[in-house]
Order: sequence, then C-alpha cells, then structure tokens
Amino acid sequence: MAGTVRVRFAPSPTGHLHLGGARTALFNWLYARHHRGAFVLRIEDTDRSRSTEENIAAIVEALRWLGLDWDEGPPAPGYRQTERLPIYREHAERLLRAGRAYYCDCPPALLDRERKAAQARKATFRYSGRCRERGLAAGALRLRIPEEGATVVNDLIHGPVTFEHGQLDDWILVRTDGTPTYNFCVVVDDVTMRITHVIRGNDHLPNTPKQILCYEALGYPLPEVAHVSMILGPDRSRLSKRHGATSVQAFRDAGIVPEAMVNYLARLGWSHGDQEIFSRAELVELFDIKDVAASGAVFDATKLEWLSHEYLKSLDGARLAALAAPFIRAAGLTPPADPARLVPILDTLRERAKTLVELVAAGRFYFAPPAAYEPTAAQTLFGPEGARRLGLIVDRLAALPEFTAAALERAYRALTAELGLKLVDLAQLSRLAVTGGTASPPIFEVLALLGREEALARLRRARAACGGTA
RNA sequence: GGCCCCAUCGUCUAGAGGCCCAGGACACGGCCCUCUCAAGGCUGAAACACGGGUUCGAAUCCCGUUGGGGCCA
Repeated sequence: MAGTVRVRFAPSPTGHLHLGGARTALFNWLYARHHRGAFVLRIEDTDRSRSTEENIAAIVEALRWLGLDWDEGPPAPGYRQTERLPIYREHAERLLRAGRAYYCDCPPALLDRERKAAQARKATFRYSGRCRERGLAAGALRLRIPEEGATVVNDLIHGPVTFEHGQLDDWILVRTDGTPTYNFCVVVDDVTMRITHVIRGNDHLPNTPKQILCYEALGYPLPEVAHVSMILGPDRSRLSKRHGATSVQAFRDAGIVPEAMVNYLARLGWSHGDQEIFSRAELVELFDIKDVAASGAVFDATKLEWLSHEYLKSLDGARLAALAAPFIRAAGLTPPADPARLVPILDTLRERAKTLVELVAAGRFYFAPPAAYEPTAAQTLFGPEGARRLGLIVDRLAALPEFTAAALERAYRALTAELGLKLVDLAQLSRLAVTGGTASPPIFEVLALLGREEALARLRRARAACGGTA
C-alpha cells in the first residue's frame, strides 16, 4: 500500500554496536513493526580508514542477538555507502547543473582565517560565498542555500525547531578530492531508499536543517524526523567507554538475558504508564514515537540487571536451558545432554541470579563436585561432631526408599528431632558438604537433583574431610 | 565562543491547568516468612532547579536565570 512506513538504522562500522545505537535501532525496528513497514539496515562506511569488516560482523551479530531483523540490508548489495559512490556523484551533478550547487576553490588557509575572525567577533562562522558566482569547474562542491529566512525542523519528539539561515552556510557536498560528505550521503541514501521516517540520535538535530535544504534543492519530499535523546553516563555526559561497558556484546557476554536488554532499552526514554515489563509483542503493539521522552536518560546497569533477573525468573524452561547451556560450557562445565535434566536444575537457580553468568556460578556444584569447602564454615561445621552427624545422614539417606525432595525433608526433620537439633544444623552441614558453600537452593532439592549416588559420595567425602580440618 | 536541545525522588519515569501536600519501578532502610541464599509479602525515607508572569487555580502554559548536554569548530 502507498505511504508504507520505511525506516532505517545506519550505523557506522567504526566500532561495536553501543547502547545508544542499539536503542536507536530498536526504536526504528519497533516503529517499522508497529506500522507493518520496512526496517532497512544501511552501513555508513565512508570513513574507510576506521571501518572494518569485523565491526560490521559484530554489529550484525549484536542486532541478531537483540532479535532486530531487517527487511533490507546486508548481505544484499547496495546497502553500504562505499558501494553507492556513483549515486552520490549523479546527485551532485544534478545539483550542479540546476545551479543549486557550485564549485569553490577557496584555500583552507583562507577559510581558517575567516573562521578565526568570526570566532573573535563571537559570531557563527559562515562561508563567505566568495565562489558563489564565479562559475568554477572544479573544487569542493557547495550547496547554495537561501540568504534569508529560516528552516523549521518539525521533529516528532521535539516539535518545531527553528534554524535561522543566517546561522547556516553553503556547506560542502563533495570535497575537492571527490569524496562526498556525510551529510550529503545521508540525504541521498535516505531519498533513494525512500525512507519515510528518520529516527536517529539527538546529536544529528543540528545537521537536519542543512539536510532539509538539500532535499529541497534536489526536489524531493521531506521525510518525518524524530531525534531521540542521548543515553548518558552517571555524570550526565554522553555515555562512552570511560563510563564502563557500553557495547551490546559486553552485556551479552556478562550474561544479561537478551529479552531484558530489549525491554530495558525500550523503557529508557519511552514509557507506557506505570508498566515496566513488556513482551516483544506488547512493545510492537504499544510503541509510538510520541511517547518517547525528549530529555536525556542516564543508563542504569542495576535496573538492567533487575530486568534480567525478572526474565530469568519467568522465561520458559526450554528457552532458559538454551540460553544457559553456552554459559555452562564457557565456565568449563558440562551441562547434562538431556535438557529434561537441565531444566529442573535451572528452576532452582533462576530466582537466585541476575545474569546467566551468576546463574552458572550459583549452580556450578550441580555440574562438578566442590573443589574446596568454604573455610570459615568448614572450621565450625567440619569437626568430630560434624563427622558423626554426616555419618548418620549418610545412613539415613542410603536407606531412603525414595530419593525425592519431600522424602529427604522428612528424613532430615526426623533425624533432627532425634538428635535434639534444629533443622538448620543439619541443613547447613549438608549444604557445605554437597555444594562446598553456605548458600544454595533448598538443600533437599539439591540432594534430589544430584541423585542418591552422587549425593552420598559427596557426603562421605565431606565426612572424611572433617578429620583434616579439626 | 556561536547555534540547538533538555530540566519531576540518587536513577528510569507517570503526570498533557484543578483527580497531585505528586503515582509506579530500580536501588536503599525496617518488619514478616524461612534449612542457607534468594524469592515473596508488608512497610519507610526520597523529587516538581530558581525567579517572574498568565489564571479563580500551575509540576503542567509564557518569559528569564541557572544548570546539564549536543553540534560546529
């Protein structure tokens, strides 16, 4: 149908995908999906010296991890600026022929002097327009902009923003060496890709009037524009490496659940009443640019972890197992081949971890016997009395007809009563013996999940260790 | 320096003139539950940057100040 929404995300592959870019990509994606339009991925690799194939691959991978699929873009050809040079040239020539652009051969030194002079007058530097009417045939190509008036950017988030032409100048479209400038490429790309809504970072707002003037010179209709605020660090300056991890991959590697990352990014600057947790489907249904905040937002890793925790708690078993398995392997452990065995294990862990990395750390004893016993606990629990009690426990558990959490709890409570102890006395003793630490999921469930054979082996080994620490 | 953007609890935000002596969430404190750690329940502290207007009435509208950020260098 006509008027179909077409949006784009246009990262420059000079580094990994960072949080700000990820959020911009997400907002574009949500807008496209909400309107059943197209999401285009375009690689702005004109800065050849800093653009690399590795970075492109990393960005693509990060977008996939976030589940942001694109309808048009790499690996199909034609979505990288370096492949589009003829298109820029063609548009430049058109502007030149139409008299909307002209060549300028002012030497850099002269421009520099003028810039300094303007600075000294506390005025905006504007190109003097010396070459405007000289009819040169070579040099840098400049866009001829109106002397008078103003250009109003009707931003979907900020409302109308006015820029006086007196503050703008005849900016350079194509450099003397023939390379097109960033602002020119963006206009030509957006126009030729028939982008209807430009949703991008706030840092591009000052470029927008220049681009609008270029659209007009080219005779193309203007797209809608929306400038999303920056993501800030704790000091409220734009988030950057010096604030810590900012690449999407870093959070993936730290074990943040991807659904949580998407939810967090969406809620950073966008809101829907008091709701905090949104499924992807809800996001697609509810997202609207008009609900995006105009002010900057400080990135809060703690809240992201809380969300990750929430997702860990509610994810379905199969999905959690699929997410956790790589992290178990990365820790040098071997997950059970049968997911039917892994899921109940993860069920005891999921509410105890904020990330997949923590999840594995909290449950490493499920996959390997304790390499050591927590020293201060061992000091108090693993004495002669501890050895005696472990012996009694081993006897009881060996004789249990059914090795289930419920049966284990009954056996422990009975033994506790007989010995005149509190449940905690035997529970902590067993916990240390079986997990090596003093904190774990409920001990009866742990024992049951480990299975009789493994549980008894660990209890016996602990009993043997009691002598050594006394 | 010029231009542009922004301004509600520490943080993310609700709030589109009376419903607000400002609601939710994270984090933080207390209590309860409890085999540990969590989870959960209850609960506490915590904000409309400032100054002028407009209006019967302003967190909400206008102007200015201050502060922060961005772009251009």
